[in-house]
Amino acid sequence: MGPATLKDVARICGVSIATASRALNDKGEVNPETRKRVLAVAEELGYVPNSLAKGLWSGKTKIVGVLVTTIENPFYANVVSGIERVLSDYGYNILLSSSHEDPEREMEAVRVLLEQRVDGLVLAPVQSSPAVVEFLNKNRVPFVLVGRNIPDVDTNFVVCDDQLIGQMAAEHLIKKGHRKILFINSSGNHSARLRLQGYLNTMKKHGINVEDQWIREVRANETAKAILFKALDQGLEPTAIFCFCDHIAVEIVRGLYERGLKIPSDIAVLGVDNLGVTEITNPPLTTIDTQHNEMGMKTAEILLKVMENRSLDTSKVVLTPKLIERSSS
Amino acid sequence: MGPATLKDVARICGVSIATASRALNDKGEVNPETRKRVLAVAEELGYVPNSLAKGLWSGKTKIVGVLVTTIENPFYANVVSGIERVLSDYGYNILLSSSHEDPEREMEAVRVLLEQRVDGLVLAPVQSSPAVVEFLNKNRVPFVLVGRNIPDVDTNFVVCDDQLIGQMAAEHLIKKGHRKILFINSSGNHSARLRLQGYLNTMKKHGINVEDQWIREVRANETAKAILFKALDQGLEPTAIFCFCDHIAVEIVRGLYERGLKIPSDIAVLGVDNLGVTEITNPPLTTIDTQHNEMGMKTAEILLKVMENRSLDTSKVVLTPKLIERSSS
DNA sequence: TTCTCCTTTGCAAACGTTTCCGTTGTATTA
DNA sequence: TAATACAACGGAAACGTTTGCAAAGGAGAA
Repeated sequence: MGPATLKDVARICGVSIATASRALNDKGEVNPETRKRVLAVAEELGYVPNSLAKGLWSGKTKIVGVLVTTIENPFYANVVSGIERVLSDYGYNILLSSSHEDPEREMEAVRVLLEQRVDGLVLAPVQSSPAVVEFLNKNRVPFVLVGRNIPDVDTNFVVCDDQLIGQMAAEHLIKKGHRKILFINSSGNHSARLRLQGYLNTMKKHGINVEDQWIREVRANETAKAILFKALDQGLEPTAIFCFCDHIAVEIVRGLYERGLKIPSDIAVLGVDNLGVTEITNPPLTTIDTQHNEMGMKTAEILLKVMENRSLDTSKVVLTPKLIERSSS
Repeated sequence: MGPATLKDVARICGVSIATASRALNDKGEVNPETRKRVLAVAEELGYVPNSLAKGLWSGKTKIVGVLVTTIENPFYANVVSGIERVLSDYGYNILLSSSHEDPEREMEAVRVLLEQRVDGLVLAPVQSSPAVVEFLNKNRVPFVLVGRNIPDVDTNFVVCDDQLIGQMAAEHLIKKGHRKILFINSSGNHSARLRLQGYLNTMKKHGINVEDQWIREVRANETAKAILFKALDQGLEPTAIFCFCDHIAVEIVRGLYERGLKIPSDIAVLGVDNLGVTEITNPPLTTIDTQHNEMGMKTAEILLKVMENRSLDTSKVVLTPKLIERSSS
């Protein structure tokens, strides 16, 4: 015998289910005396309304799915926290899922979230294939992309200006006198592509030719450190390393220590995100802030608007990154 | 008109709902031909089964609630990640909630999770009041406490040996020659109490008297840095600071920088948890590893056992902490 | 032919809500 | 007294599934 139901409450009170429901929800006409009695019995029985039944009836679950690559990445942890802060004020719950940078797991996760009939979805898409987005559009689920965008698709998204990040990184390192820069990029997502593009454009503008071997990509199931070592072992001697994100930068810093290289005297390191950790690394890490706090909250706000208004015009928010200069460069 | 339902599939196939259901779930006898037709139509319609209806019928939602203080704390992010890794293999989803160290929000969150009819619950309890645990027991929800325990209550939990942590911290710092040690503890949870107890016992065993002013507690809505400053401004001159967790230690390190104090020459810092960041802080942080990776996974395993077997004996897992000596002490 | 058995299918109840609509009972007004 | 109005409540359908039970139909055996 499971938890108490509305029927139990009604039976004990000697009223109908309908009346009990009205009493508990304070809707419709119901005698104050009866209402008090129903509330008392519900309390005594430890009655907890069943959201499944409510959701089946109303078509609303008050749940939003949040699908990121992994919550272990503090960037996403912060984004999720921002989302949660805003959504919980509106009575929404968060169903968390991870893609681990794997398109198949992503698609499967989305399917499962739809089975749970989430009211909306926040997605940090794995790759720029529009398949997932099409799927979501077809199923008419309100959703917002966060952190990463998908090119040539008209959707809601909140991102940081990736091209500008690449540009800022190049300009900063060039200004510091670097020419032999190793770019350890992510792979398979549009952000990575845009940052690379902004980076290469700016390098070219300054007359610096970048050969392919100076651009490396971290794929799923690879560690950034392994990639660094491979590059060094191939004879590359960079004076600076531009990392796709702080998460990677931190790994690179460890790797450089292991190889006995000093930062920034032997080699400079530049990250992206401005995670809390970068302030206290050794040395404190120069990085480009991607406004992840604001990103999560903005995302939630847009999702709320879409879920409630079903507004038809898409919201595209591009936050402006900010260089935080510390001593690693 | 919402998403396609089983009725739609059945109607188009010209079969009954029952048959369609059996075909899709591969249960019961159904003609291979019919089955193929049903699958085809379902695919074409983009049919997504409704978990709400399924859950209402079966009493199982395949959702577990996870309630931590905040996902921004990398300790919990790692624990949640471990939980997710194990549970997702068994088809469970995670409904994430945050208490922000507030007992009322915690109770409210638990109530909401029960409304969603989670199959089980993982809880990092805010304070040692047994109210929440009693509530959960009364509602017969399978649950496991993680990271923190509640004294004198017979429940499943996975924690690290807190008293031993306090003891190890004291012994380590004493061995390094410290006598004037500031302990910046957490407050309101049993872990904090146990660590303090282990710490004080060990100090006493070494003949060191610890006055009250050398023990400080970080309460909700207070920053560790503010507490540090207050202590210093009151004239305390510690040679070492023992922090409840790395999260706090990191803040303390920042605070010490601001005050121009050098680590470890002026003052030593000791944290707890062994978060990834501690390896690359300046200086790398000495810390006590609380096995958070294993903690999450172990928690999930126990919860699975409780949810499926309804085993009656409680599992109490106490992981052994491990001192990681780096250069901050 | 008739009986039995087996495969395939459909009907309907059940899960726990919410709300529309109709019914009852009482008080107010003409 | 009779008509009306309104407050309070109950019945029942609906949301989308799953499954026990029974019925239909055909094949094989006596």
